[in-house]
Amino acid sequence: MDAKLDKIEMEMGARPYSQTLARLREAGLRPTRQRLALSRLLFEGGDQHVTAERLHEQAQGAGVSVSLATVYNTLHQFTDAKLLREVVVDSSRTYFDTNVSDHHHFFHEEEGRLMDIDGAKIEVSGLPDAPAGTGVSRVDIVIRVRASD
Amino acid sequence: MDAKLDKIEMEMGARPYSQTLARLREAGLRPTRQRLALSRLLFEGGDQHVTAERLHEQAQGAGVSVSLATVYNTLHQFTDAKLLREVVVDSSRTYFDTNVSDHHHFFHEEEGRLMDIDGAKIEVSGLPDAPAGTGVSRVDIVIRVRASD
DNA sequence: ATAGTTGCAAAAGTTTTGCATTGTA
DNA sequence: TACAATGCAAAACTTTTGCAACTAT
Repeated sequence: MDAKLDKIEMEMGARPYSQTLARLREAGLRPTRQRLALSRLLFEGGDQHVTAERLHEQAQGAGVSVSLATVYNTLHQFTDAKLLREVVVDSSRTYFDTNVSDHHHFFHEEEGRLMDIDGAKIEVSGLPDAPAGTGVSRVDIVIRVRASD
Repeated sequence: MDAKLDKIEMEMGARPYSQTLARLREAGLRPTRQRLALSRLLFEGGDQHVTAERLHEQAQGAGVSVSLATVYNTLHQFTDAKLLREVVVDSSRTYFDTNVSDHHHFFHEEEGRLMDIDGAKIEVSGLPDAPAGTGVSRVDIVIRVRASD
């Protein structure tokens, strides 16, 4: 079974994958070929904001054969496992963020690009209490920007 | 042509529609039967957050025959005309808000319900400048809440 | 007439699901 | 062998578009 993982490593290229592997193991997700490939694309390239379609393209480009459905399923599994965070900024596309720490976003409406804003730097005052019987699960701030010419 | 509008009024019920009519006129939208009906459903019921599907159901319930596509088109026309504001909180559904003043939202994730928060009451500090070459078009704050039992 | 609008059927996207296949103990 | 997890084709959504029918001048 480690022989099998070595085989997967061979197929994926020479770079170390131990961190990627550990990440999946910790999340209780089997290190399948598809998950390893998507993990590496996601987590070895620094903070990223990807759509399912974009990640699917990246995978194809890297010579990994995965269906778009599997990309969706995998993104949701990673999100459930707290490896990713879903960012809701555009009603037509869902973005997934590899940065899962407390932060907010700039969203360039024309280009569809996201940029992180460190959560520690922002202070919000005057927020009313959550409605009776509910608790706050998260506060999301999105600063929508457009080209200014 | 006013006779025609009278006819539409008759069909829609006895309540006055002059405000609804004026609203459409000002926005440069012809007061068609469908638009009048949707306008009344939207703007005569106080602040509301509707999805296309919900508004479509309301229209059917009120005996007005409109296709879902027309509901979508109308919601977007109203949004372009600043009669409505699109609220992006859920990647699977688009909400439209009849409150177009400066404000933010509570979003009940489990029930899919939105509640307005007066924008004047909230103060955000520490926001970084918009990226070079861009200007802020809007700052959206969404407080996601869930049942706390 | 005719130039411009409107409303909807059909098309296009995006996302989810059902289940054959694969992997594990 | 049995049992569970995986990955994808097909289905189900939501949303947009193209164009026939309608409106106003």
